[in-house]
Amino acid sequence: MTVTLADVAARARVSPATVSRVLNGNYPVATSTRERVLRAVDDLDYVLNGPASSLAAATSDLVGILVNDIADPFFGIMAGAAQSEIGGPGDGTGRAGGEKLAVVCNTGGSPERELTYLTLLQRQRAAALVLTGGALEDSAHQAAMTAKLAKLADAGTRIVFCGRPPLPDSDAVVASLAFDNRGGGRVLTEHLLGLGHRRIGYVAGPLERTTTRHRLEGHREALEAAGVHGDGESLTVHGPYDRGSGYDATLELLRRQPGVTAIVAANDTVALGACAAVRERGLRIPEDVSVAGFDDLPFSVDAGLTTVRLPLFDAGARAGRLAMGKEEPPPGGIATIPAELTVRGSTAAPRVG
Amino acid sequence: MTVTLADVAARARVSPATVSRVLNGNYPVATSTRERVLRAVDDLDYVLNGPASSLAAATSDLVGILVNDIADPFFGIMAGAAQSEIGGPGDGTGRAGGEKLAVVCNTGGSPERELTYLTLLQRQRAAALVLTGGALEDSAHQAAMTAKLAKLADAGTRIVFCGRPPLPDSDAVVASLAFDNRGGGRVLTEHLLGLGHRRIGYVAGPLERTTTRHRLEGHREALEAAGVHGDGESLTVHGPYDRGSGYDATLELLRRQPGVTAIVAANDTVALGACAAVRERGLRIPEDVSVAGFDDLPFSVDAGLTTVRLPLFDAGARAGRLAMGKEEPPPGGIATIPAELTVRGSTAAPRVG
DNA sequence: ACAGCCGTAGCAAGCGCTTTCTATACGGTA
DNA sequence: TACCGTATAGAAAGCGCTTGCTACGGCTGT
Repeated sequence: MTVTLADVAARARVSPATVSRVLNGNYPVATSTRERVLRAVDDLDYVLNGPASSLAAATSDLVGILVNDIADPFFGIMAGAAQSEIGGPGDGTGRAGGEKLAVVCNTGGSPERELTYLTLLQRQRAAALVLTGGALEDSAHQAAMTAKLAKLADAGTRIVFCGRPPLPDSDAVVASLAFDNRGGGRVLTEHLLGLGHRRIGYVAGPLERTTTRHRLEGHREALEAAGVHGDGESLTVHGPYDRGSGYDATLELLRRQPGVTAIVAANDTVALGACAAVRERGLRIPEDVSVAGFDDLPFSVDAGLTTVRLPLFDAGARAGRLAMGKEEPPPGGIATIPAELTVRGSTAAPRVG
Repeated sequence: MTVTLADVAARARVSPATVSRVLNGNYPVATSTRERVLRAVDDLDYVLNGPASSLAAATSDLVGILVNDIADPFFGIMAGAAQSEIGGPGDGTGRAGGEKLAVVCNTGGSPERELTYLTLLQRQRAAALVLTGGALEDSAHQAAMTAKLAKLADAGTRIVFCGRPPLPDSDAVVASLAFDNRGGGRVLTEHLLGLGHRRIGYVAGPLERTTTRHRLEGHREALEAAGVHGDGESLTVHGPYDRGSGYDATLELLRRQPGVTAIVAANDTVALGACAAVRERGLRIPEDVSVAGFDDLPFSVDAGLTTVRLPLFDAGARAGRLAMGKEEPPPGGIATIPAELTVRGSTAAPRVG
């Protein structure tokens, strides 16, 4: 059978309580005793029983990281950064103490999955929780989330948002790090306007996401400030945050309005699809059509994509530290993370005429 | 305080045992009783205490997925596919039964982290485990892994390898899905040779990884079969699996051997860096230099990269099913997953002269 | 010299659930 | 009517750990 605390205690000739204390390091134990215990642990290859420990201590060392799409580097980068701060393996502290198990859960963008994962993590009595990605603008779901998060917070789970707008009327969330999607959207379109573009197509993300809305609002703000009025909605197409969507939407845009001189995509992945569509129509980038993205994922530099840089790694790492209580939350628990215009070769002045 | 099983039992006027049985659905309970219990559960917003349950039942609903780099879509795609099969949220089965918590752990390619995560998962009494990515060719680490995995298997954890060569002399692993990296490497180089290339640079991955070695061996096999002998090692440069490495190594290769007409990269990400370096040297792709990658990640189609396609999603999904026991392991527990040459615009015949 | 402390270690009571074994009720059969 | 099998529910014994409290020996202070 598996080795238990009692076995270790017997071998070290101490009581189980003492072994527990040595392992947790939260109670004075004489050095000689400690060494004896540690030797026994090694000899027997003892591994603590997590469930038993969590049950007795009413806490667990599980930390959840929720992401919309684990195959998307946008989330992968944040999750990886958060996970590295949360520690667990490789946090340098060695065996004792804060060995958290940072786990990432993939919601696939589905609200139900998000809630179910929350329940699962609640069931595991997770010590902390990092939620990444924009929120869904659906009041029923929002309410459900608020209630769920309140319960988790009640049970002692530290909750941090990363790249997600703060939850209104809730003190369950320790800190919210929100990207300045609106500001980023604005400067990007201002850049295009500055180059002389007037007919700008927009390939937006899914309708009901805050990220989508904020980026789009920034775009529209810039247009209005410049006195440019698009043909209502006809220059905007919505779709999921993936390459295929960028491709399809761009083809559609080009069909509707052959005169567009620039295409702004909801994010870099979508922009890649847009580039493909533009090229397939025999148009050159940026001579005939400028294309811009958002996020500045690693591959964007290779695509020469003009985009808006989001400090994903730093934000993820900070979220991780906040979740672990290693860093003070920003005033009011809310921080807005600036987005920075990054100009590359995919945008240029439109052809005259 | 939090709601416990006993509270639910009291409200439903049954014993705790009955509530447990309703929740687990593994024992006959009269319909009327069941309904009463479920109503009480709803009324009280009861959430099972995972640790307590795992302790008593000596099993847990945690399933671990280990990846080298969560920010790399190569792993993200596999992990996402596995996670979707493992279920947890959204597996359609509703609340009862197999609600597993599939969690992905990021080792960052570090052997120590890999082992520590294994211990952490062992501590949690994980129900299953999927290990992705190539193995490290270090006998000490291999031995440690074998021992650890044996212990996990002993404790009832189902272990599956995905994109990882089988562990010799071990029956701890239920199934190993290995990519045909050697075959893929071979056909890729054969493609280049067929186009007429003779001076082919190779930007390899880290030395001590099986994936690196197998791909490189395939490459060398093709060269030898064609009677092409490179200048020993001078056309091969090793580096990590990232873009920067591809960039640096390619610059180095171009310096060493200005006559190279083609560059094969360890994977698509590295290839992207290679492309950047080639272009920066004022050379065109594929006119002056052909570039090829490996994996066929989603962005590769946009980069027009000739590469070797690996069915990452399918492999991940299959690994997930195997971990859940939803699918029979292949004969001998080992399956080799074919790699398919995918020709795009980044390779062409070398210029004559 | 004695009371009071400090530093350690052990005792034992749970933590909230699962599960074996036992009890009861009911219906059919002899 | 007596008996037994079947279906359903409860009692209670843990699962392996943590931790409040107690115990005990050696020191210090008066």
